[in-house]
Amino acid sequence: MVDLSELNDAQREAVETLQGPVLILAGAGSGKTRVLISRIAVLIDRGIIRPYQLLALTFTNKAAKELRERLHAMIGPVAEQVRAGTFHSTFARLLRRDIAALGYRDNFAIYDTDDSERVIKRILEDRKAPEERFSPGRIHSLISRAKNSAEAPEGFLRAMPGPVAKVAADICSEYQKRLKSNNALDFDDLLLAPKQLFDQFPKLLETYRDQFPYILVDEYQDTNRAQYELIKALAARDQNICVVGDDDQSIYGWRGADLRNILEFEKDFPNAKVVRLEQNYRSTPQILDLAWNVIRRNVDRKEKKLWTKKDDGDNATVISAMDENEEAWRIVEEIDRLAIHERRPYGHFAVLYRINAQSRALEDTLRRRGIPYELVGGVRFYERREIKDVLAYLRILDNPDDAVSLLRIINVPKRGIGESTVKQLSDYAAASGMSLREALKKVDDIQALKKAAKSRLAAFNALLTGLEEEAAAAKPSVITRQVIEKTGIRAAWEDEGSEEAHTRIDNILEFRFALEEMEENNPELTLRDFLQEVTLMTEVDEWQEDKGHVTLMTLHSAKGLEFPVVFVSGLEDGLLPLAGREDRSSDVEEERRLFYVGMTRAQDKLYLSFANRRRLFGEGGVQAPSPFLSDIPTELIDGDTLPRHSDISISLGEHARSRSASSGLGRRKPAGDSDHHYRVGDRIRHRDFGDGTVISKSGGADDLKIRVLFRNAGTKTLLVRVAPIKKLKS
DNA sequence: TATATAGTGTTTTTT
DNA sequence: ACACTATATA
Repeated sequence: MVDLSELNDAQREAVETLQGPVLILAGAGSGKTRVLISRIAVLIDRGIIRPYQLLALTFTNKAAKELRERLHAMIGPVAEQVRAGTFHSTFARLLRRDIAALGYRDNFAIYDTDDSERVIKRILEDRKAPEERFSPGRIHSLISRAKNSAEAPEGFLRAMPGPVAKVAADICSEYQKRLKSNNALDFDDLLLAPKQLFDQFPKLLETYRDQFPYILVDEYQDTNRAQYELIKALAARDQNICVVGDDDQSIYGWRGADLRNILEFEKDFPNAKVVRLEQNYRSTPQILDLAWNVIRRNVDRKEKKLWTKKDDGDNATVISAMDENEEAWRIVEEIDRLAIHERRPYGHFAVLYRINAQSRALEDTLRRRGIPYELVGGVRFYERREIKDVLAYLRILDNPDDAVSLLRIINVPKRGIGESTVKQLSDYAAASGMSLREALKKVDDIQALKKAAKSRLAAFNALLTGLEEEAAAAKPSVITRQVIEKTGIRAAWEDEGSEEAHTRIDNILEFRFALEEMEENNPELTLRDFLQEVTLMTEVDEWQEDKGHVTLMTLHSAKGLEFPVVFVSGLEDGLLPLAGREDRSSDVEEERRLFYVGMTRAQDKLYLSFANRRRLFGEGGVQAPSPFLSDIPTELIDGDTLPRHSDISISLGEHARSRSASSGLGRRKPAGDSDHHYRVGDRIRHRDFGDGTVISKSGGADDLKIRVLFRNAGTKTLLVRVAPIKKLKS
């Protein structure tokens, strides 16, 4: 029997509702994971399902691992049979079996964001996109967004405003074509391809419905449309689907997470049982009260209010600093004070911020004080250049059609194969309809190549062929060793000899050791499995709780974690909420949720800090405190007084407003430029019309109009106050 | 083809 | 401020 006596009523209801669709609205700190594992345990214990019939989908490997481990602790080794995994790894595995029907081979490569952007970059180059240069990253994120929308991507993009979307629409079918000829899928395809399979082959869908009659989804508020469609397809027949989420913690909207999925779950599954978990086991009543006073301002949310049996704690403390250095100093001072007076280990503290750039002042201050800290985030291990180089060799061995990987390492380490040589090779490949790898085997036939180029390519070909032979028989770790040594990658870094080069060699070796360790745990590990795992892996596993160091991280990374003492820093208008750039709308409700997520990480003590002036992106802007702060009743906070908004405008005056309009921070809707200093002859840029020159002025003050001659859009009259324009430096 | 310089674009990032 | 990348130059 599974022991449910420690659960509260709502939790027990969530656990005991075993049939039909269930939506568990699990507030922050409400014991969500405990409910999940209890539910699985009951399902198995009562013989309703076999462990392997349950599919549990999470967003991170860490979450899947935690689920499996805690389940193991509760019900023993059968827990290992439960299919718990991330969306991407679960469906990647499915595709390895069944993707042939879509015209891919089972050795398909999985492209990460960087690989995808390389493909797009090449497309742009091939099209010789004229004057306007669009960043591959921008286009990729649009294409990704379109794919996640589960609509026809091209139509989706055509319907979007703005010139970048048009280009993205033009490019996306070519992008898809190239992925296919590389036998590669991007992250989004890992979700879309299964959906296509299910749509085209209903029998296959039935097989999977038989295999997984029970489905469970964690962090449901973060699912995008494509994920939602997949879940729906799988669950439609048996309706045994349990989703857990918190609409108040949805902070990935900018990546396509669709709040509708949770807000309209009851519409999609009409018989759904909704359970609210509102008892919080993490924070003091003061912290919950504060957080509630902020989040309740959101309109798009399901009504709920967290409560706790915990004893009263302290009010939150506001820290108002002159600039980011003073802010950091005051935070660190407070950490030190609590560490001494309350004997708190440094592991109790987390400092959270909106953007990674904010970490610098904090790091400097902590380092000067000699306080151990760990920075979470930044460049991921497997995305480092030297690691990706090694990976590219390994990938080309597993999937010879992977042109992105081949092009990446064709001259790494430097072997004298330059741009023009590569061009001739790829032209030949394109003309004769073969892959780059095949063309490389036929260098002798390529007339255009010079003798020297030919022999270098031939040498590279021989290198690859040697590795391929090795790869056919050897273990992944042995192949990797060969790659590191035989290609000269290691030797090249050693020749460079700099400190940085040493770090890179260390990373490469660490990479190899990690692989060897994986092999020890799983002697059957294939190169393909390894590559897949590495591509779909995150670094979160490496972050260790309570290791006696202060943790620094973004608000996004903090989701799902908890700390006794939390500092939410940088509470300034334009930073939190972060003002989007003029072409991208920022969603204030999502920013508010982000703040909410930050506050609800705190168990005992919460600090809210802001700087009146902050140097960011080279410019020092004067900022007003975050409007979110004025949502908080003053009786709930101690510490520095909060300037009222009227005080701010008096004390900072015009200066503040014009600064915030022209610096990156504080630029807010309406998109109009409040810096009205336009003169005839000034060059400006308009969001839709492009660049132009001011040819006359009329009206004044708030009514100022300018006539602008655009390079490509003729002459327009614009109301400066509202027009989406900005002044270009002359 | 490799290196110096100018130019640029800067959110968040589970996969 | 700073890091990354496209362009010019040897």
